[in-house]
Amino acid sequence: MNLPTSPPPEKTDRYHHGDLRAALLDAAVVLLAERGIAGLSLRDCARRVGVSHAAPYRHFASKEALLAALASQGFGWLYAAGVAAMAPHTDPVARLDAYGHAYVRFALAHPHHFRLMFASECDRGAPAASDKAAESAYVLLRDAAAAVNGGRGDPDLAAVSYWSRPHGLAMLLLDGRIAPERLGSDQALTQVIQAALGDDRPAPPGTGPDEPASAAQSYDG
Amino acid sequence: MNLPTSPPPEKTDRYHHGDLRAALLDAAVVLLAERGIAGLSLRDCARRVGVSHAAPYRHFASKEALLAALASQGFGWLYAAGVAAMAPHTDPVARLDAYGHAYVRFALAHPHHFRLMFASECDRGAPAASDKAAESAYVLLRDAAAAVNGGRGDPDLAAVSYWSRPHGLAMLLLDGRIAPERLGSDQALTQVIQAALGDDRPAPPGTGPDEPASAAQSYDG
DNA sequence: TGGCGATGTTGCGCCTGTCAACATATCGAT
DNA sequence: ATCGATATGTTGACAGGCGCAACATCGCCA
Repeated sequence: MNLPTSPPPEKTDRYHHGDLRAALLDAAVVLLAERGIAGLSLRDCARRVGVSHAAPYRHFASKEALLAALASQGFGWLYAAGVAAMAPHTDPVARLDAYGHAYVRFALAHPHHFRLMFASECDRGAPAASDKAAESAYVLLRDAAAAVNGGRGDPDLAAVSYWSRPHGLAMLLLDGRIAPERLGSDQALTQVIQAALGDDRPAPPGTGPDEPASAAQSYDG
Repeated sequence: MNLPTSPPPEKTDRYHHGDLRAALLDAAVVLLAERGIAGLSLRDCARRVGVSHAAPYRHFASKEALLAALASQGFGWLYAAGVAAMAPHTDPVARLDAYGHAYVRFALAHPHHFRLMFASECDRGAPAASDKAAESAYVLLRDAAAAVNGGRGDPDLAAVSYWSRPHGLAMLLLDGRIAPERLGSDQALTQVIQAALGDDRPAPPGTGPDEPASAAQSYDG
């Protein structure tokens, strides 16, 4: 899931960088992780890559454009993660569940990317600034959701309906609403996701699966 | 739900403004709506209020502090909306549902506030920077969620589990994932919320409540 | 070889956040 | 009422960022 986007040979000491665009994106990821989105500047990216402050403008029209590219990169990763997670399953419900788990894990693994991906201004009505990678990730989800519904009903509504839970869960976990210890170990994380993504209407006592909370407490950290 | 925070008498032409803090918050809301969060500057707020560029620093330690205050204000409104929505109901499930609907409506009514409220950097582990209003809103939800569970299980986990759906739905609606026409009329919005917040695991054919998607198609816009 | 477009550099104007020093209004104690 | 203390607002300055324009250098292709 972690593809740092710098495949070509690293050649330095040259007037032309070789693949400045990718290098800038990589630098942006690092700086994003270090200082957060507010502390990220184009000039810092340039400095980190060892290039002049105006060089980025040959590859990105503006700072916002670089952020958008970063978000797009994130959508690409998310798409890949979703495909990989769903691949082993054939049952529509299982596939959707797998997507949901992968979704939350992706958000926790790439928090800054995730925030960026959904930090678009709410002004524009168009979904996610018509980014291609974003659209792919969305279509993947929508199809999976529609499949569960047997193709009946509005796909967009189904997508939003299914998507809202993992999306909200991811957001809330990122906001620190669950003690970090619970998200540390892979096992513990799985249990939290399962508990939060499972039925939220408590089944009549005794009929449901394991009690989420008590089950989550029984892991060995 | 719409309390613009400027109750005291408006007196201008004076060296001292009277209630600059509230005025700055109001201005920030307007600018936020006009130019989005990226285009908001402290100096613009000051200009709009008709005050010098450094005046805000007598009331807010930094730009970030003003944003935080704005978020806190939003949490206050959300809390009020939640209380008002739940008041008419006594059944725990109905109360939680009412909260969910109010939550989504709040997000659509105050999109910039809502974004701000959950745009905290993911660095700090503490929930929402230990804001008091945020905590109140959270406790309100957690208690409601715990009540549905009959007080058993981990309240935090229950809260996150219940919260994720309306939260995710709000985020996705703000991102334009549903055609705006569907959110225009109050009736249509209610149906979308209901459809998205209802059961997402399609019960075995025939056993569940109304088919969410098809039900949503039968509205008259 | 020579020219052209892509890429990178330097320098600049404007804006912003933030601080320090100063000015003015408000309020409490005398 | 007066006078200082405190809160509030102003001016001016500095560092730093964004983005443009003019210039430099490289790679490519006729």
